[in-house]
Amino acid sequence: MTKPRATLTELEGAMLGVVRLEPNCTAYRVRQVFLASRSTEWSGSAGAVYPAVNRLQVEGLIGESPEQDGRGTKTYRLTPAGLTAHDGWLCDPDRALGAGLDPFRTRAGFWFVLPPKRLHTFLTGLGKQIETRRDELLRELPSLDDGDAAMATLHVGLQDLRLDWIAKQVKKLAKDRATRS
Amino acid sequence: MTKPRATLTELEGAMLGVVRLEPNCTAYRVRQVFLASRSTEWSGSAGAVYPAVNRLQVEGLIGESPEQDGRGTKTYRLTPAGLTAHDGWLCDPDRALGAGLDPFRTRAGFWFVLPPKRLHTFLTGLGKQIETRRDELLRELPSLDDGDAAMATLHVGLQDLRLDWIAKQVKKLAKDRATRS
DNA sequence: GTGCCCATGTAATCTGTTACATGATTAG
DNA sequence: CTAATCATGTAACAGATTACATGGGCAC
Repeated sequence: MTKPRATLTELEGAMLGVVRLEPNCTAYRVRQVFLASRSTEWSGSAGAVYPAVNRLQVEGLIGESPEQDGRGTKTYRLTPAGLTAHDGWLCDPDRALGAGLDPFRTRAGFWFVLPPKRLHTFLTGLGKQIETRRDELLRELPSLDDGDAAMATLHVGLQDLRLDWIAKQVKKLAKDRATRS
Repeated sequence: MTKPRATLTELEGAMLGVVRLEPNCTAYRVRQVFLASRSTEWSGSAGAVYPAVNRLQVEGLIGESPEQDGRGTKTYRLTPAGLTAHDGWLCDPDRALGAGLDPFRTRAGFWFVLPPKRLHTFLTGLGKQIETRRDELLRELPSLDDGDAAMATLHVGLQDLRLDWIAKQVKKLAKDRATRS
């Protein structure tokens, strides 16, 4: 147990959350959760998870539960320090307020460099795909539990936001074309 | 000029976009744009930008413009290959569709582990801060040009989405408290 | 001439990715 | 027995961060 860091990374915070929700779970189990998560924020790669678990243990935020089965399987739970750290991560307004990284938003700042016709075609096609995804999400929403449902709701909202934005841009493109002629 | 890669990173795409919008700009200028951007997606750190510029040049996506001033200042513009690559990056539906990394959304999946009272306090406080930011953004929106305005609009929409979500959660928390008593 | 901005870069470090390697347990 | 899944890890590599180092030009 070395000195605790000031802040957890997003991955570490999420990992602590998984262990918190499912005490005595293995590192492997944490991986599965990320692997299965439809939001592809992290790949849950072994090369990220195992080193992170070791970091968190060295820093005293998680601890090994007494061994259950005969083989080397290690299961973890949050230590009191880990609980405090995770609460801090959850309730850090500066982090929570951040806009994050949105590939749609990033591109939106540059799309207008494209020729209007091409942009129109692309955006309408993209809109169709977004609708499809949105409906998929909406369909699986009822089967999700608290946490996943909360995230999925925000996910759907994001897709709606993008759809609205696209509709507005497409309308503007149409108007510009009318004006030009 | 080595063989071109299949895909550009988000940072590289954004950098190509900056150079595309402002031909014959310096690497330093690209840094300033990221440094000044209110969305803190990238820090525009020297250790990221200069190596990326070199990568893009080696791969033939940007080229040095003939030197203008006497000193070593290098300015860049997109090559035809760079233009094609950037168009591909802009119009890649798989990338554009991604949910990205949203610290709010990540936390939303875990917030419900907190005691209801603490969660209520935190969410209402967070809501206030989001409103403040939203209004700031809204105020500077009219002064922005095309690309920045497009991004800022999405930014505002994201804050609105979060506010709605928070309002819904807070209402549910109040109802739960009423039910429990 | 002093301090500030323009401009370019490197080094150490951190964290993530893919791909590989290994072995135990269980279901058919 | 054998294939899949559980389980743990490492190695090579990629990309970003901070901090440092350097130097030219310009305003006061």
